[in-house]
Amino acid sequence: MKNGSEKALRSFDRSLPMALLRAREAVMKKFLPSLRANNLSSQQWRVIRALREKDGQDLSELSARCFLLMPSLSRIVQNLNKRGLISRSQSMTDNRRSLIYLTDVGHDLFKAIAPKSIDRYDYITDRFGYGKLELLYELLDDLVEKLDEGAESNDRPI
Amino acid sequence: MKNGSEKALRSFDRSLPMALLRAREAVMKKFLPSLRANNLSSQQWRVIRALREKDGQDLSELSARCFLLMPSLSRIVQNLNKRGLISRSQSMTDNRRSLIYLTDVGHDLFKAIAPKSIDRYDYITDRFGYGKLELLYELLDDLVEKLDEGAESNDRPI
DNA sequence: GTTATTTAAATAACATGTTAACCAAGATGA
DNA sequence: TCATCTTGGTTAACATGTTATTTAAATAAC
Repeated sequence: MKNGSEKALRSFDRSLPMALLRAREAVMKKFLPSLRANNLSSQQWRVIRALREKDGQDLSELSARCFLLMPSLSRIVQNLNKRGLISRSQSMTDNRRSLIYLTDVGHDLFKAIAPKSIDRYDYITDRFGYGKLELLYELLDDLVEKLDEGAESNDRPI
Repeated sequence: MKNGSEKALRSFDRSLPMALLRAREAVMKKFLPSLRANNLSSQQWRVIRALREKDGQDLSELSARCFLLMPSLSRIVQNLNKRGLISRSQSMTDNRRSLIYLTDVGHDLFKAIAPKSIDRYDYITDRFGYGKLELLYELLDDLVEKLDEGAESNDRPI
């Protein structure tokens, strides 16, 4: 039992951000080769998955769903477009927006990779345990909720 | 109760990597402004913290501790060196290695920022709860351990 | 209806992530 | 000793993260 009037920093390689980073790394590790084999980054894969779930999203929508900032997403979309995996068309109600669609090639690529992703989940569930995995999800969601809710009224400069 | 002979992918914005990413984002959010106010990135801060705990590490050591790949670390060290926050000197037993030290300026910067980092932990502990935070740490460590241990004998090409 | 404000998206500029190629200093082996 | 291999670190090249700036279209204010 450490009780601290001294208040030192937790050893930094055991800090929460590092723990989350390492966990993410470990989770991705087995899956990344499948992506690289198809010349996809994890971010590009996120965009494709998002479009699979809902075709014809605009960039702002994709940005929120994929947790990518607009400048990154803008480049990613240009890249995927050039490669023929997605197509874009102007919104008819708002000329600023462009809507993104998964092409047939994009769909095929998704179908080729998705099984590997499912395998990864099975593997993780198997090694880690279903119950603990669900508990982890809950804790992570709860953490985000608590922190966000506490920050709501903070960053508003009048 | 979802029982699946169909095996679909978990909605991607609820995937484990995304959950971990979002959690990390939420955790860092309150702290990043303190870093930016001192013109530090989170990675640069990691290096400084690592050196505070053990001065005179070589790059390989720092790379492992800070979870940074060598190319990134190489640039970061050059940057911090140019800014006078760290210094480097040749190892006397191995001319390939350079040892990194925190300068006085670097120490001062650490002392200026560290309290903010401690505040952040207090804040998180307060909002989320001490018990849940410890549980989360345990789960994350356990997850990494289970996945790494399962991958040990895998990526060895003879 | 014209100006001012907001918004969607792109671009700029610089730091980092990532893989591959490179270089020089140590270690190995004949 | 010499050639070879390994290792610590750098550089190259390209994708992404991140903040600030910019453009054009939409909306609001008047």
